Amino acid sequence: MKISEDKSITHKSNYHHGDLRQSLLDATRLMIREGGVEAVSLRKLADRVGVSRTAAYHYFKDKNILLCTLAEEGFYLWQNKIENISLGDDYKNLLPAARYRAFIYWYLTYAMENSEYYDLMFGRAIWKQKTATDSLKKIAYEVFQKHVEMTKICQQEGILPIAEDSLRLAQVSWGTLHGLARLLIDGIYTEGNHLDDMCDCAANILMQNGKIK
Amino acid sequence: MKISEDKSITHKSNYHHGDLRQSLLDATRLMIREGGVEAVSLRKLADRVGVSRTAAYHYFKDKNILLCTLAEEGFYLWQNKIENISLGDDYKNLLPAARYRAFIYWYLTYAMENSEYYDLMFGRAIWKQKTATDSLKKIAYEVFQKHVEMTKICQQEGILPIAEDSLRLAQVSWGTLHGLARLLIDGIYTEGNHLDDMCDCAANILMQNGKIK
DNA sequence: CAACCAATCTTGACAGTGTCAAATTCTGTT
DNA sequence: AACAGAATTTGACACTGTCAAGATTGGTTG
Repeated sequence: MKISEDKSITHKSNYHHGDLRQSLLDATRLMIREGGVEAVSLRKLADRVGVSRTAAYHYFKDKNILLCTLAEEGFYLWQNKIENISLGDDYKNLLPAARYRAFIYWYLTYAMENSEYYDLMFGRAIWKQKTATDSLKKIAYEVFQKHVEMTKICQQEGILPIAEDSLRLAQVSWGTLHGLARLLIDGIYTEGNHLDDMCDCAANILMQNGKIK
Repeated sequence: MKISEDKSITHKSNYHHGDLRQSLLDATRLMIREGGVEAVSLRKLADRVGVSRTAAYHYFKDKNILLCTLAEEGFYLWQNKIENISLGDDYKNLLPAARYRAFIYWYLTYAMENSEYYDLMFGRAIWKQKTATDSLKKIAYEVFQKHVEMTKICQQEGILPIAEDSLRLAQVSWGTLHGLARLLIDGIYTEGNHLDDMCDCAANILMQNGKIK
């Protein structure tokens, strides 16, 4: 009795929330940040946004679709980041090698500062099986293509070995970035780490210690 | 009525299962392989082993403990693998560079062939938060220490750059392996891949194309 | 042999979870 | 003012992890 009365009172004003869709996405991000992807519960999510259990189903067919949508957001954010960075004069005026090092730095920084996105973008849960949305696959593919192009340019600039196949080189370099990101995010074997030193080391290795020209 | 009768009949003979503990671990492995870590359900697990819902709780305090135990198994298996490999004459007689390449090959092969272990060993679910068992942390740490030692030796042998800090170099090289393993397991950006070529490329990059001596 | 003990396993129960179908409530248009 | 359709809620179901209490067993003792 009392409970149902309370609820109706509470919800009456929320019947049209305004921007529930985005609110749900934002709240999900928060939940992931607090307790990891596994801690996301549609019901707690609804509670947090001040809406009833199944309200989210009007905007997202599935829990999975919700997470895929969020992952997409993550890819777009990253896409914007690298676009902004590469347009900046600070970045443009750097020598190729320094630019490559900066890219590594931004990649790892993005992964750490937006770990809730990063986990969705490359967490197994979404990629394995056929759970990934088509639009998610598309943007992810685009982002990787950009990385391949960048790799090619670096090869032509002489900071990456020209002998290697571009695609494979892109896979290896991206693998390195991804592996380091995971190490940093999960805190495995990385106690007392200095991000800068790790970037230096990774850049040195990938660029062959600058011994190629 | 019928149901409860059936159940009592079914279970009566299973009251002492024999090696329930290991059966549970094995069945869990299978479930992970089939549907990923997320598809592991203690109840389905119990069904599969032919035992009642909560039987597992006698051997594992938690679902989490079960998964941690399995992850440990994975580390021990890997430890054995590298021990066997490094004792073999085939391996011993290789030149340092070829040995390093072989190590990469075995790492990626292990990850792909035992992806259910690998996901547990380095999947976020276990490492994030304080869910990891002490014994799991211990064996994981040991395994990484071994990698650091190997890195040092490689530096002394001249196939890895001596100028870099060993720990950081170990992090980067391990990051590369881990990143590639994830790419291969999840099938991201790796359609039509030849494992051998990827190993070659990774080895070339990490070893500076053999230009150091 | 009987009786007991401790290990092993089961049943019952509860709070959470994702999701569907059917109501309910609201907003804008005619 | 009435209605259409969008937005949200309630009810319901099957499934999950886990706890507490009970049932079953094999091995050990008297």
